[in-house]
Amino acid sequence: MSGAPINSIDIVLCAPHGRHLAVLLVRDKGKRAREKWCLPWAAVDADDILDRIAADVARDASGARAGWLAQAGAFADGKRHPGKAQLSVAYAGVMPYRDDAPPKHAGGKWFAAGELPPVPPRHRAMIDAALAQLRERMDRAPVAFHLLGPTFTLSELQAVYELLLGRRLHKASFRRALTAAFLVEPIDEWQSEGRGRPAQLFRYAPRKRRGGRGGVRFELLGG
Amino acid sequence: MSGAPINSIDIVLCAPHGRHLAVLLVRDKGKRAREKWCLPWAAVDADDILDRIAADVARDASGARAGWLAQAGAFADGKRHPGKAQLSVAYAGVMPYRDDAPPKHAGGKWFAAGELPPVPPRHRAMIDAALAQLRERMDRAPVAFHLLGPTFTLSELQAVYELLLGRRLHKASFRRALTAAFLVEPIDEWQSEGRGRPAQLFRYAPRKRRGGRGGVRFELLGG
DNA sequence: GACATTAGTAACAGTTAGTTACTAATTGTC
DNA sequence: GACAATTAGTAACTAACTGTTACTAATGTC
Repeated sequence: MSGAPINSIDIVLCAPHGRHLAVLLVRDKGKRAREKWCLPWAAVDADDILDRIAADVARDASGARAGWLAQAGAFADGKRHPGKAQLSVAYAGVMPYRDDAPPKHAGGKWFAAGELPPVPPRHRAMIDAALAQLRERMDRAPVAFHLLGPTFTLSELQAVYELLLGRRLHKASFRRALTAAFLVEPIDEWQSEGRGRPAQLFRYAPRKRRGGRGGVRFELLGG
Repeated sequence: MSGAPINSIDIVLCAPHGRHLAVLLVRDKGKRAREKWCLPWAAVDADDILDRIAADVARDASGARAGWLAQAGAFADGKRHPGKAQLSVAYAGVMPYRDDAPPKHAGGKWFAAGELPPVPPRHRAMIDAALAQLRERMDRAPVAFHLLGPTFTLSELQAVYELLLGRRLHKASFRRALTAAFLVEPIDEWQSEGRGRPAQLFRYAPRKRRGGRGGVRFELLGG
């Protein structure tokens, strides 16, 4: 690394864990690092394709492929970056939680989003932007489905929505809307959580819909 | 300008014009430019605040302040950029259309979004991303209102929504939803378009809303 | 077997959106 | 001035959707 300014790609990788969203952090290897942890990141070389770097960094740090990955913003103010990058592009990514990931050699660890250790200031801003991005885009991109494994119960799916939205949802309304959207299909397996009636497993299988409603949603605007 | 790689901020500035969205382009001053026109852009210096550069570039090129401006993505693949930037951050911006803008000295010109002249490839990708961004965010950010002047008729507002959404809306439904959202308030002026009954003018005046609906919108997901 | 617990559904009521049809106010034409 | 044409705006009906309550179903625990 010379003194020439570099650019970076930084990944905010999220997975559901219990009642929280977890974010993947790795050890900050910088010698003068004030913070022990930081986001996984990589320098950008000329002509790199950003989306591919992001996918590679996410896989190397977590040991698995991110099911969904999208840009969450570019950052260039004076806030400190562990690699002294001039310009940093943040990506938000999601994947199911697995106990055996991240692999040992990567040195990464999942932290609950609400209880993160100190990270470099620019990374702090990126995490906030990425989490906001997940919440904003979950109704246009299959964010929630990629936070779960290939099969899941409807209660698990509802819990993920509640996690991202930050509020409780009504069971009957949730399922009715889900059915109307033709997004999932049941498979012939049931999963028992120990107590209570076993839940049927579903798979994410979006089907062509009849054209959506014609109206406009002003509700999300305001103030 | 040395040989060191630079980064750029590039602006996709939009305004409504007739039945189309117009995009602001400027002359490409590069000597070997294959295309005559390109997006307004500027190089990023260390520690610049991206949002401020974007606002400055937009104002310099158009002669007015953009009412709404947001990042639309970062681009770094091999696609050619007029300033040979390694990494480029695109911003989408909107403003009302004015015949006297852009000012002569800026050398800019509005082009209908569907009939753009050739632009450098990276700028082409940015324009597509920015227009998609406007459509996606218009229900969460007051994009439509900033495409109009401070006062407007409801028919004008509906026309902007139809322009961005690319489909016709029903007058009664549109107004009912708008009223329920407490986003505009009438002022005591009427505007005559030459033919027909004069329309009352309104002003964008969002008021605190009762908390929005509790449900989930699956409709926008899908295949 | 009684009970707690979780999954899933039925059915009602209140609200919202799509549509049709109407009234209101202006300009242009004869 | 009567009348058509044109654009603004509203009323009212219908269909669809949402929120809610209450129920049934299947399992483990005591």
